[in-house]
Amino acid sequence: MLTARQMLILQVIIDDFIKSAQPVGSRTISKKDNVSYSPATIRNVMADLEEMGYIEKTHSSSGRVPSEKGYRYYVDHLIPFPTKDDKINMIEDIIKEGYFEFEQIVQKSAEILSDITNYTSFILGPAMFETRVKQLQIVTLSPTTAVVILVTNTGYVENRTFSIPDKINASDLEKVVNILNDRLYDVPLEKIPEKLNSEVKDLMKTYVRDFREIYKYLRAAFFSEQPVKLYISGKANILMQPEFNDIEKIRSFYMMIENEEKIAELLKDASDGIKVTIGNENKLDAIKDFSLITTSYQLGEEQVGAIGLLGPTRMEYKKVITLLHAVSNEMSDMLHFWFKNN
Amino acid sequence: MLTARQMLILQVIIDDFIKSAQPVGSRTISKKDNVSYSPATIRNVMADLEEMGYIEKTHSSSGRVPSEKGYRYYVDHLIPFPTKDDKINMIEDIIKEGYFEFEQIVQKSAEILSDITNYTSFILGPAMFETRVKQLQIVTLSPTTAVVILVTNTGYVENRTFSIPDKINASDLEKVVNILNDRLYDVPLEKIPEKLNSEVKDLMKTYVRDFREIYKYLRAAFFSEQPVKLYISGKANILMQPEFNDIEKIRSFYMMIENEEKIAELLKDASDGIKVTIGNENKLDAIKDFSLITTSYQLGEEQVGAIGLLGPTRMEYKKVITLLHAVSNEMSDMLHFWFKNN
DNA sequence: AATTAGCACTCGACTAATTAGAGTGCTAAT
DNA sequence: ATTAGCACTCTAATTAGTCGAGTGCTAATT
Repeated sequence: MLTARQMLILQVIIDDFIKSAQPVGSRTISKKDNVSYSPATIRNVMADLEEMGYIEKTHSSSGRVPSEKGYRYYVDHLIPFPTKDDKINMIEDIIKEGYFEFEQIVQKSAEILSDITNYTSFILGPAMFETRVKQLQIVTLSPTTAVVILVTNTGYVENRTFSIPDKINASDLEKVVNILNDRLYDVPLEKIPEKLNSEVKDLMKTYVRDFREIYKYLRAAFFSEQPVKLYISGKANILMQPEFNDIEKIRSFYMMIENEEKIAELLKDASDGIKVTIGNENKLDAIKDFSLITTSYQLGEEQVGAIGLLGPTRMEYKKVITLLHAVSNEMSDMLHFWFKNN
Repeated sequence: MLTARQMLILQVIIDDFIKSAQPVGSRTISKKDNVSYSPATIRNVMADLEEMGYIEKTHSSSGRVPSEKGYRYYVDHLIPFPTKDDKINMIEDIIKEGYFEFEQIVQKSAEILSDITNYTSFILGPAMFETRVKQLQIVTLSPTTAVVILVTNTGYVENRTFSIPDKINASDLEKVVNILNDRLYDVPLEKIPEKLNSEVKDLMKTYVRDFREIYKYLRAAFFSEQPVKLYISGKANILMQPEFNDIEKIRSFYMMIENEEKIAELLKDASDGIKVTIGNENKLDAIKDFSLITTSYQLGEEQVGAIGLLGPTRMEYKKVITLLHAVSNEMSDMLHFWFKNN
């Protein structure tokens, strides 16, 4: 347990270091308005804090730098918990600008987040667990190509172009569409492969000549694409941080960013409320020098997506946490509003 | 005019520098198999080349480095012109992997280009001057929302979610769809706004109650999105180049890359055949340290898109030019094949 | 006349050596 | 319990010194 004085000093150190990225010395701390101790006293406190592992020296006669344990304490005890109804009306503003579609709104949100914070932002989803097939259609483009279009109740449109197998003719295609619409209507997206494999396959066997080819394409179309999208913004922001003065770090950062699956995985761990993972707390090696702050947004009770901000461990936690909290609320509200009539 | 010997030496210098990124000295050159002069002779030739501006010294006693004029000469006179029918079957391979859609093929092509070359690749388009509306559809998702889907003869599917205005009912929507399909079928994409403004507007006025609202949404849907897309790949490759050891350079590079419009503009200057712009020949300040190689691809006689590769001025021109030439041909062929049945 | 060997010279890259300054820990005074 | 004072430590910046790759020029060689 830390004394009030230790907490104060720790807070001042971290606040200062977040701003300056420079080791903080006793004199600097002593000069702050809310600190009324001499450098010597502060040095004693700092020695204690160091012994407990909250701060570190970069070398034997340097000022102190927060350790990961220090940041953890800071995040857990030294910053105010975001209040329920913080709003920044970000999404409202986006909609006012004339963006009505999920995809665009999410994209814009990511951009704004990264602009405000100067970190890299991720938004995952929304993954619609409630997503069901609304309509299926095949539009032929030419004698040899066609596109199959799937519309869900959430307004998500998936499409895939394919070559029409030689032995299939227009009436066959029509039959296929009819079978699909009949059997897949209102089926949740994740159940499609299963349905395809059982009922649909059997029906096609009965009614469509040479069903194998077309069945193969359908499978490919519905299996391959994973409908949850990841939006990344502010990839270049990290370059502004003074700790990124090392080419090797930059390289590994960009390598990591290009690997969208890994990032999606990180975000899938997000849960209701703000979650802060600092440095080595991160599972992924490539971001062990970073802090990741995530939260989720819901539709009703169900979590459907996640938001994340990645920055240096020396992150503006206070600002970012408040912000993410607000945005998460706004995303949830938007979704709720969107679906309230369904 | 350069003598044969000067050309040889210049070529050797550039070839070596492209590989090593290090200033080339007379001894190094002298050791090459195809060079049979002593270092002293080569030094004389180099002095001449320097006087003529083809090579430079980094300091008074360093080896030589190609100047932009040197690269220009190299590109114009010292590398073989790509032969007509170079093929690498890149796109064929992509299609064999099961990608049939334009968008995917183009995306993949960009990825492969950047993988092979280790530079950053851009592909613009295809801008379908020949793109026509194949089918339009409105699917209602709920009493208050619907999605409008547009399919083109190229397999491009565009969709937009919108809220249904209060006063519009299902039968109105049906009428709208009918009018749209009737009037817009086979209309080139770029003519849609015009058509909407004239015929469609009038018809809607006549047949649909309260057409204004819905007309507004339609306009927004079809105006907003610009259908020419830019695909970028290999953004991190540039970090592998030894000349990018300077954070400032990296920063300005990434700033530039994020500005897609500027890049699209650069690519729009591409023309039939390979075009190489070296260093300061580039209009855009941010890439005055780079070389950009562009080419276009056609559908019939018409240029519909462009391909570009951005790398250091010390680029593997020979390899890249051959490659781009081949890919451009393949893209054109693919488009041609695609449309021959339409 | 063209080529090459020889040599003095230049300059960057690297390695010590030196110094200044910020910051510490400890002791003794308040 | 707090603080002033001071010796000590370590980095960052500067300077000096050395090495070697490479040049330009001159004179010898082919």
